[in-house]
Amino acid sequence: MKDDETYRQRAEILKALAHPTRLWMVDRLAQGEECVCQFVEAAGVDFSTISKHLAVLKRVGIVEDERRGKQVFYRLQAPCVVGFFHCVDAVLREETTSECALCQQREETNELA
Amino acid sequence: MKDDETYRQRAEILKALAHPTRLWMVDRLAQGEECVCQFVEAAGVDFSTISKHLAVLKRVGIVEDERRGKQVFYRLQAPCVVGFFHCVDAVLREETTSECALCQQREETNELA
DNA sequence: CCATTATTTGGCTAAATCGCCAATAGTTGG
DNA sequence: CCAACTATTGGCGATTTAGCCAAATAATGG
Repeated sequence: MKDDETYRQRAEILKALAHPTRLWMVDRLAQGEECVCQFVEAAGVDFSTISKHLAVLKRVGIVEDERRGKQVFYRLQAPCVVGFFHCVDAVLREETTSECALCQQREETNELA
Repeated sequence: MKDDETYRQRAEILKALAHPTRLWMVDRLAQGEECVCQFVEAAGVDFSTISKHLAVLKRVGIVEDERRGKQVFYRLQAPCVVGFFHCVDAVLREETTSECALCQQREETNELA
């Protein structure tokens, strides 16, 4: 089942998250919606760059957008992705079994996939 | 804090996971260690391809390897990453708030980053 | 040690990604 | 409708990634 469609789809979502700027944007959106121009100002990069990053996140369903007047506001459609970071950071700190909430949860349910 | 080192490191880990073959390998390793040749046989791709994918996972600390005789065995060093899949699948199914264990957990702790 | 098996590494080309610039499109206010 | 503001899209060069092949490295058994 190596070329299972499921793995391809999961990879799409992880790939969409796997960029520093996009992770930064997700982090900000965890505290509430924000419009494109706010990201541009805070990041100091080109408008088109931010817009494309947001399009990547939108394409896989992590964020959704809403136009209000001239501005387009983005918010998290899948806020659970923020929970990833706990586990990612656990990997970074090499706390790979004890302190990661995900690990604990997994051991409880013993559900592997 | 757009160019924060933390975001760069998190992105490295997610990027390492963001490939169908590597996700498939992590899934297999969740059930126990496996040697390179087992992956090669099951995946039907080149030995060097599998080896390089495993190197990517090893580089960021998701797996570790151990040579035993002629073979090199890999096992999960950060088994918590398997927990990601629950959440990724929740995004895929658009069950973005209610059924994702991560979301529930997050709402409980109210810890966002 | 020599042949065999198991794995990694280097090299190559094709494809994808990134970030900028320029051009285009949607919205609002005069 | 035109000018201004906000955002998206297209396109370009530079960098990265993927997967194959061939060559190099590691371990074992004659």
